[in-house]
Amino acid sequence: MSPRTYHHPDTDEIAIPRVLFALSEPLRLAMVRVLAAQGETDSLELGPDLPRSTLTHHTSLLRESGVVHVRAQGRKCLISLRTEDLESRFPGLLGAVLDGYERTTDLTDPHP
Amino acid sequence: MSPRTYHHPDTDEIAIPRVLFALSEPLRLAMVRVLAAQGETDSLELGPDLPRSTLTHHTSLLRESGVVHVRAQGRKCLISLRTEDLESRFPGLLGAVLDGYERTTDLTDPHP
DNA sequence: ATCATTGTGCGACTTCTTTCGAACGACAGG
DNA sequence: CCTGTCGTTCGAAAGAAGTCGCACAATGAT
Repeated sequence: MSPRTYHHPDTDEIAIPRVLFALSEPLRLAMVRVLAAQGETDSLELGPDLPRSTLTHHTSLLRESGVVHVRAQGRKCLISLRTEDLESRFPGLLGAVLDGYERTTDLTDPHP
Repeated sequence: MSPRTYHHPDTDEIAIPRVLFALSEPLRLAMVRVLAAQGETDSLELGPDLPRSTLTHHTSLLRESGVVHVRAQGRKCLISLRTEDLESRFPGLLGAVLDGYERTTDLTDPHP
């Protein structure tokens, strides 16, 4: 009946404080890191060990802050980084965050 | 007797999530913007209309997250950005945040 | 049609954040 | 020494955020 729809802020509505806040949460930053490495990803892959409601909470926050794009695919949920939108609005920001994260943390860590 | 001392994290202890969180607060981001424009600044200038305890709270948080350096000068308090430390640890991050902020917000706004 | 899976919304609980007043100590100046 | 200014600390209060169980709707598979 009603397919799942998601609201995404326009590119020019994306605000720096909200983006920084979204990325300041270790869990969400880890999700973003996976998205940057893998591209569009099944939402379950972003937090296999998390309760569903917790996962939804974080993906929603990332979406509403303009960091990720969400689309429904069957019963699943595909998440992708809004790389170009972020780059055009805040050039270099995402790259700096991810680079800084990479050199500080190791992807092979059990608990990043 | 006991001159005011402040603890600052080592450069290699500065963590991205804490920095992003510190910068995600509009008030603190505005303070950082002033620091970037003016260099070392009297703490009172960073929030002339704020209660002292509120100002201390934000400067402490910025200091503990590694964003600013604080030193006592007489009874006053001089704050400066740890530009080089941040640049060496997270290259381009601070610049990207400030540039993105500048193009999104106007310094002449009464309430940025 | 039935069933299992996925995501969402709701509500509750806990913890963290922010804000700010009041009291205190440190400092500079007269 | 006394006074006024500044910064810090403590505590309280309100608000925001994170976590998660549960019920429900939508979807795909059998």
